Amino acid sequence: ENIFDRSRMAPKTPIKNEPVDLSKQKVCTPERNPITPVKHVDRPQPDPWTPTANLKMLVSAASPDMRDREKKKELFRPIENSEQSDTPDSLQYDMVDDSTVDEFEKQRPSRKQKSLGLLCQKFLARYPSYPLSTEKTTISLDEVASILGVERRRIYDIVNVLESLHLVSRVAKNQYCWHGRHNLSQTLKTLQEAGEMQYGELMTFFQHKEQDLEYKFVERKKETISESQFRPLLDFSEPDCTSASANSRKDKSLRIMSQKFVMLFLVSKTKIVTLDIAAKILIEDTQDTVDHSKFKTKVRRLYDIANVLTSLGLIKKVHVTEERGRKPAFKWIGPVEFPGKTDEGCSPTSESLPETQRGACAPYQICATGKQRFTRHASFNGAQPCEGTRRKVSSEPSSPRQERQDEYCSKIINLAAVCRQKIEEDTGNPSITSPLSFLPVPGDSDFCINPLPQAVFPVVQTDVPCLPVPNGISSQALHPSMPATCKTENGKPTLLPNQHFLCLPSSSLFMLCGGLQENNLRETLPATGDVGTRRAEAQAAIPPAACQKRSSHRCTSPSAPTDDEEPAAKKQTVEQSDVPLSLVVPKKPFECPKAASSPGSGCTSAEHLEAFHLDLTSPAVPEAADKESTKPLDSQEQEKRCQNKDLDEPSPGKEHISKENANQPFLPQYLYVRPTAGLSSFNFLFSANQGPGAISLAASQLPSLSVPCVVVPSAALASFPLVCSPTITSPLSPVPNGSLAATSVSFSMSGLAPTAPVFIGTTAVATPKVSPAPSLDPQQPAHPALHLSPVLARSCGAVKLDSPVCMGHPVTLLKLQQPSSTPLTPKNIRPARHEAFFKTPGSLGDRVAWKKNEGHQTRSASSVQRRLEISSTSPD
DNA sequence: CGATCCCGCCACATT
DNA sequence: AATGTGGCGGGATCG
Repeated sequence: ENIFDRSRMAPKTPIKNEPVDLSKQKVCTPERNPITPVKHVDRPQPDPWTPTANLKMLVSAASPDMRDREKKKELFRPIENSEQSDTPDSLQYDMVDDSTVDEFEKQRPSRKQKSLGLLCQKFLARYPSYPLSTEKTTISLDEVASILGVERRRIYDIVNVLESLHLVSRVAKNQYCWHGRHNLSQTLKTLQEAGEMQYGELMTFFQHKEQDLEYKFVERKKETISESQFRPLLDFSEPDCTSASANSRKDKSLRIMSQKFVMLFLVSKTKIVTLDIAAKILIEDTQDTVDHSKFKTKVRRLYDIANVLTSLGLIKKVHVTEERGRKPAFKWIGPVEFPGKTDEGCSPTSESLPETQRGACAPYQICATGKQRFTRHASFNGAQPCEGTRRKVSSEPSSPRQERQDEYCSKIINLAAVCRQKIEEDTGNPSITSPLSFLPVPGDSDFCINPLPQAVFPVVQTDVPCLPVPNGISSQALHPSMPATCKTENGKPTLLPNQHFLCLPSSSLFMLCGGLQENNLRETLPATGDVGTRRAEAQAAIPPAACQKRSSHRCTSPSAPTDDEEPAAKKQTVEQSDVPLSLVVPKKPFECPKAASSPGSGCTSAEHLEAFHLDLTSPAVPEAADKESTKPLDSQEQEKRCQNKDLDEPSPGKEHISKENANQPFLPQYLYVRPTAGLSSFNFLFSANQGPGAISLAASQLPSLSVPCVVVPSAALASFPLVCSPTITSPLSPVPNGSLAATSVSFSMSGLAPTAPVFIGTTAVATPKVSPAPSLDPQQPAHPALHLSPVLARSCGAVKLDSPVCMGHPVTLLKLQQPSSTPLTPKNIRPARHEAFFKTPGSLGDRVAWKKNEGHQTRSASSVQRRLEISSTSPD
């Protein structure tokens, strides 16, 4: 229809035959616009019509089959093909005339002829892959649509994908600027980096083991989700400063999806990504059930994207045979290694872009129109200096970021769902599936998400330097000085109440912070109880109250708003809420690390924890939830948990785990300093949040722990994952072994046993089986998974891959042999802002148990929380 | 019959 | 209100 229209529009050549085929279309197109050299003029068309083009045309005309073949071929040789399509010149006329003859084409342009991939080729053919800097090419959607004989809608599909790779940028309404591939490598690099952070582990796992996919998937998904949140930031920001401008509305899923999809490839070792996996990873559905339709839709979109990417010569279709059968997949055939340019960020890009673009279209430059965007970018990005906003374009798209946030939330939820599904599917075990459980909530517990410590996730290895830390990190943390400050303050002051953690882009420093959020607290509530429980568990139960009190006293400072005293109650509540421990506590093993660990003070450990909590906790702690109010809840929860624990204890399996995860309020914060320059040989881990006092305490109790800063030889680290928790906690339930001793031991272990992963846990460090079995390789397929104790697990979560060091809070590591355990990977780096989002209680909790037990409540709460806070401001 | 994915409705965003 | 964008999924076509 379009074609006809066009012909009408540009009746130069009465096309008797409709331009049915692509080839024809091409031909026709030229005809119409033949005279209009506008495009040509503007666009430098690098490739002149190829001599073979005519031939091809003829061939195609000859038979549909041939055409198809040609088309297919074209896909692989986009450039050449494109040229054909592009060339609208007189030659084509001739061709057309000739071709006109082909009626068959008209008769029915096969579907293939209309395929997006082909269309994309045509589109690409119109523009030079590497336009001269001097020339700027502006793309008019309407024009292109008419030329190509398609609806504008289709052009959007193409342009959106191209935009995600920065091959084009939107300049104004209906206007895009063609950049070509000059920046492609940078973009890819950026995506790769972002992808590693987000999906690194997942992909790694996948590749390592296909067998375990299920679990892996789950984990990955989780991670993905968590990171997905970030992504947008990354993505948009990354691309260019401007990119931000683009998103609005629903975040433009196609663009984001495209980037994510590409990331998967870049992160994948095999460079092959199956559609279903990609879809699952990319789906962000809240509902588990929904999946089917959603999945279907996602796949459709992926096909759209894949078609464009195929036309770009970045991927090609392949099939992978798995146990389940043959699955469609795509293999990355684009560049794998990227030059270092990327670092530059916007500026480089702009540079790379020829002046031409700058003037008019450089996407990068554009960023500015919306302040919001700009801000956001900055904040999100971590500061990339965009040059700027050189110019606004009239219709430059602006978009509210909020949406994104929502999106993130939804994404998270979706991921959870996905994970759930996946798990269910794979495992067949529904229990685990609870969406919440999977959710990696950014907020509180999220990263730790231990969601399924029990079951599901295998160890996650993260390349990402940043571990997901529980909240609490403040932007300040960024600076090296931070640690000191934190310590000094010991309290919350430094930490932002809301912020969970902050991730710094800087290559050299990474801060991991865990903060408690007020919201979570509630969910976590049980924490108080838990805490108490723990202790109790540890030995007899100590009245929680007592413990709390103590903690409160000591920690008083932490609770900013409250006085030390007054708050006793509040504090407690807060603490409770904050303390993730509570959750953890449930488990017996858990028990009191302190007692064990710190002989002197049973409470000490507790104190430490509290301190953290306090620190983390923001003043904001819900007063409403006084002990009383809270307690009831807590008590209930506690009870549940206790029960669960009890129940669970016996069976380390998934079940027990679920609960614990939920929240961990207190999270130790760490500062990781990469061994960049002079420090190449060492890795430093600093606990940022601990207050001096805390530290001192720790020290007194545990020498090893006391050390605020850990220096690990990078080489050593490389071999094992290192997990450190600031506070020392009791050993996890799972590993009853010398908990206290274990911690210290484990620490030392690192040095001693090269192979064994070392964990230092704030809470008790359990080196469950693991320590004993050094052989594990975290990364290996075998997955020496680290399991976090359910309790701790949530709190910590770090696992690492690339980065030599992983920070974990109170994590217990278990080796996994069982798929059940879930690795927590806190890699995400999220902007402080997001905190609110993350605070989903649901996330905290147990994924597994969740559904069954409290799912409803929790969920509702979580949802609420999610929306609670979205801070508009950017930290930066 | 599953894999692909075209097509275009329609909601939301921007003018 | 008009127009630009683009999510989305029905259902056709391919293999």
